[in-house]
This record gives sequence, structure tokens and C-alpha cells, in this order.
Amino acid sequence: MDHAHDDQLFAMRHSLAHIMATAIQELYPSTKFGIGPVVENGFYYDVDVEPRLTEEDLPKIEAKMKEVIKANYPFEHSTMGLDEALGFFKGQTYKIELINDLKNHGTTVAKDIDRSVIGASDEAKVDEVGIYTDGPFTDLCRGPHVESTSKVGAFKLMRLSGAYWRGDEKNAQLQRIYGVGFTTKDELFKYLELLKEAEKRDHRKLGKEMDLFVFSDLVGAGLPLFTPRGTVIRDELNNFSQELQGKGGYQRVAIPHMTKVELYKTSGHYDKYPERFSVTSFESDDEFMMKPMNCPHHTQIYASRPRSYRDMPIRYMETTVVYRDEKAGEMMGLSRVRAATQDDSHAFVRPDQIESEFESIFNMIKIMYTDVFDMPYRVRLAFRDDTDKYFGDIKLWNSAQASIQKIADKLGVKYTIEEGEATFYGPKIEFVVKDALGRENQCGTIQLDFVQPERFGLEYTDDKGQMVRPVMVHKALLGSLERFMAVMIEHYAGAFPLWLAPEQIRLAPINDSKEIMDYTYELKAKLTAAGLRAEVDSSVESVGKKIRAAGLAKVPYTLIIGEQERESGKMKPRLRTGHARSDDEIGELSVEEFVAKLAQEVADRSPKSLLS
RNA sequence: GCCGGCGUGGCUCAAUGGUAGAGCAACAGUUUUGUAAACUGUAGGUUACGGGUUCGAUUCCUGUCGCCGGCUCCA
Repeated sequence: MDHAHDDQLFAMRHSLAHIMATAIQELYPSTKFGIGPVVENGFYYDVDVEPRLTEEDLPKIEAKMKEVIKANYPFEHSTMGLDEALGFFKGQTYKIELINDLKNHGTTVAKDIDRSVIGASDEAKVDEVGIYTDGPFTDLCRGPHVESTSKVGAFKLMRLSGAYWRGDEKNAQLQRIYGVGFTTKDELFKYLELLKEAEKRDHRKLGKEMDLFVFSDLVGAGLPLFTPRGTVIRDELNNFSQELQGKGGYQRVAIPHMTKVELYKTSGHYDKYPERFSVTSFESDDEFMMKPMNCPHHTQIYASRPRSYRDMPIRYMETTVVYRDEKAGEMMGLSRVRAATQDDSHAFVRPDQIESEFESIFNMIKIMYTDVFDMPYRVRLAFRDDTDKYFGDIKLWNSAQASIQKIADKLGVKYTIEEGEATFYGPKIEFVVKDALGRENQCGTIQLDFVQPERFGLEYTDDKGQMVRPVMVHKALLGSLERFMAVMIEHYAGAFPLWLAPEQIRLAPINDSKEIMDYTYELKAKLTAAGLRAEVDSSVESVGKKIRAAGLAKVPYTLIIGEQERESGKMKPRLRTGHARSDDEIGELSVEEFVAKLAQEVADRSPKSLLS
């Protein structure tokens, strides 16, 4: 897609936002308008309408929009001085607030809002705003727009939701109407089809269909229960992570899931977020809590004995559950849960080792995300902003952030810098993966921490006999196993590579005669003994139906077992991709050949079948 | 937590102010099957849970729990 096309799409979508606002103003004249920017595939507008809109109102608004489009009002651009604008938008509380902000502070204060919807230039000093009028509706806007309301292609209003004014939950909650817009009806149709396809990949749907995990009202929201099949995937993912880390010099440790609150008072977490700590009590005098993270615990293993510079880095890894009080409405399938299993690790390093430690982790991420999963991701450098919500010395922060950026640059990693996204104890790197519907999930993370070593008084003896502070490098490759599993389910649409597939081989006997069944189970025992996960379809059904069932279950290989197989001891595996493999390609396989191939495929964590 | 939507057998869905119906799955019988759905039958639901209105509620109102789309948050 070229730039001209991008610009044109932008103008069209932004014009649609104005047209929607025009329609809403016509239908509900007392509406107060927030902002209406362009987003991926479309646009939205935040509105304050009395009485509140419901989804039934969307068709009405759509119909009115079509009238506005038909009327073909030109989009007329002009400018207004700030005071003139204040007069013009009288009663439009939100617009007035924006104009006043521009007046009092210039654009520096309004950085939470896309400049194009305020009508202001990018300069810090602002004395006028851009105005666009289409027929009965006038809005603050920098443009650009299409010539007139009829030049907007195809659109559809998608959904209605709440949105806090300027993204702050202390503010009023407006209603956000999302729409999508495309140049042609055909493109719109294709997009809607794509959306339907994406919904089929939704891990919540596939998780249920494929029997991977369940929720129980009795256990509670955000607390997934993994079935035998789902547990296979979890374990395989975890084994992969542990194997990769083990090669990187990490040692496994283990900690209890509860702790005295004292630990978190020392780490600083408790002071930082006192409301997030739900404390439970035993009959003893101490207050206990479920652990919301692992780093403070791991520091206590490090601190348990004197450490020498020669032993650094000391690296601990552990796959363990953290418990967090995610609010109702914030949980989503496996992507956001209250009990999240992390492949967490903490390396205690000398300052001169930070760079090489980061390099080694970036390399692990590359192996995992790119080489094995072939999964697109983006890198965010989460840095601090100039607020006071961070602990520790600003100089350390600055040098830490600079070195993170330097390493990323050196490794040729593409990244965005996200100011204000750091943790209170240090900057972090986030590896972000999109789900089927385009929502971003943070998976892996690397964090640099000078604060906790200080607060816990961690030390090692340097080569001059001095006691000095180590630096902590926090890391998770998968992040939350639950979330990563969600990402995997959607990435593969349930058709897992062999090494991850809960059921790798489906044995489909052609009838239930004793000879065939005995041979089938004998075969299953051989496959199982070779470490493969095989199941027998023991239903008394047609072969066609068994094949269909195996296909729907997305089992990588299906073996049809009949007289031919029993007599020859050979097999013609059927691939999940559909077609039976024809004999002239590789010929029939003996059981031993089949097992050897599959063992190789598993060992390679191959994304493709070695038999295809 | 906030705004909007929703909750009917294991799954997908239908119906109604008068105690719910289909397909798939399950089970039983018949069929003994060669690469994506054999046939017949049986069983399975206090319509998420509690309260209210009503002669009568699964349907209307309300509370709780849970789910969905966003918002906020995510150490």
C-alpha cells in the first residue's frame, strides 16, 4: 500500500468519523462530542448522549449517516482564533476543555490526544485551531478530509463501548462508537470475512472445542483449569523454555506460593501498591499473602550466603504461579488471568555483565519466537517518564535506559520507546504478540533492576575485596504460560506442530475385529513406548467418519489400521493437511521408520511435518 | 471497577407470560466398514443462581455469579 493510498484512507476514515458525528448531532442534538480519531481499519467517536445509546441505536445512526453521505456536503476547512473557538463551541464541554488546554499550555499538555483531532499544529505555541464543516456539523480538526461527504466508500458501525474522557477513569465515561471504513464495498466485505475467520481461531473457542482448558464458576473467574490435553501443551512450552534457559546457564530453584507480607514491604511493592495486596492470615501473628511475583523470593536465595564476583552471573529460573487481583472485566480467556504461571528468571550480574546478559537473552528470544515459532512480534522499550513514581537513582535509570537502547541498536532490533511504561524498579523490554483479533499481548520481557538489590541489601565481593551491589536482570521468555498458550492456539489455529500437539497420532482401526483391534493396541503401545502421544479411535464407525473426526481434532497424523497394515506391518500415515500420502513419494513406512521420523520431528520442534 | 451486550441439555442453536425443541456428541441395537459424516432407537434441561411482580415466569423487574466487546489497569 503506497503513501498516497494511506493518506486517502486516512482522510476517508476521518471523514467518516465526522459524518457519524453529524448523524449523531442530527439525531440527538444535545450530544456533547469528545474526540473522533482514525484507528486501524476505521474510526471512532466518543460521545456523551442523553439518554445513553444502546446497540439498537447503531442502525439508526448508520441510516442517518447514509443520508449525510447522500446530501454530499462539502468538507470546508477554515481556522478560528482560540477565543473565537471558545465562543463557537460553547456548551461543548469537551471541546472547550481541549481549546482551553491549547490556550493555556499549548500542545505540550494535550499529548494524550492525537493532534489531528484537535485541529492544532504540532508546535508548542498555538494561537488558532483548524475547523472543518460538513453541512450542519462543525468540528475542531486539522484534517485532511475528503472533498465532500459522498466520497467515503463503504463503512459499517461495529460496536459500542464505554471510554473514559481522555483515558482517565476519574473522568466522565463517554460512549465510543467504533466503525470500519474501506474504499470499496468489496474491501469492506473482505475485511468482515477476515474477522469471521479470525474469530474461528479465538483461543477461547478452540480451547473448548479441543478440550484444552476449562473454567468453573465454583473455582472462580480468571482461574483456568487445564485438561490433560491442555497440560501437554503447557508442559511442552515450559520444557522448551527451561531447556533454552538451562543452556544459558540458569539453575532451577523453587519457592512456596505464599509468603510473609514483610517480604513485599522490604521490596517496595507493598508501599507502591498497598491496595493490591490481599492479605490472608494463619493463626500465627504473621500476615501472609499469595505471591504476586517471584523476584523478592529469589533475592533471598541469592542473599543466603556470601557471593564472589567470580561466580557471577548467578542465574535462577523457575516456572511458578503468581496471583494477582485482576479486576472483574479485565480478565480474558487465558490472556489475562488471576493465577498466571510464569517462566520467570532472575540473573544477578555485575554491572560489566549487563550487556552480554541482555545479548544472550535477546538470542533466546530469537530462537524461541522466530526460529521455532516463526511468530511475528514487536519490541517495546518501556522507559520511565518524568513523574515521581519510580524508585532509585535517576542517573542509574538514565544509564540503564541508554544501555538497553544501545544493545537493541547493536543487535539491529526494531523497537518503539514507550515512555512511562517502565516498572517502578527499572526499565523493561517487552516482546509483544498480536492475537487473532489484532489485540496486543505482552509475552516475553526483560527488566533491569537496581532497586531491589539495594532494598534487599544484596552484595558480592569484588576482585578488590570490596562488598558491592549486583544488578538484577528479570526475564521471562514465554511470560505467562497461559497467555502464551492463548497466543500459540491462535497462531496455529489449533493445528499444533507435532511437538506441541496433545495427540500426535490417531489410530483408526478399520473394523472392530479382534485381530485388527489387537494389532491397533499393540501399535499404540509401541508408539507410546517411543514417547509419542497416540490414541485409538475405538468407536464402531465408518473409516470416513474416523478420518473426519481426526481431522476436526487437528491430530497431526492418522493411521488407518486394516488387514493390509496388520499383514505387512507397514503403514501409510495420513497427514492432517488432508491428502493421504501416496506410495510413490516415500513408500510405505515400517513402524520403526515412522517412529524414527516422528521422534526427529519432535526433537527438532519442527514447524512442518517431516513426512510431507 | 466503568459503559454496552449476554447466560436455554456436554457442544452449536431454536421457542414461548401457560413447567422447553433440533442437530452434533453420549448410550443401545443393526451394519464390519479402506481415507472428511452408515441406519434406527434411548437417555439427557428446576432455561446460571437468589429474590420480586403475576393465577402462572424460562420469558417482565431486581440482586449475585459468570461470559463477550471496549475503557481503565496489568508490579
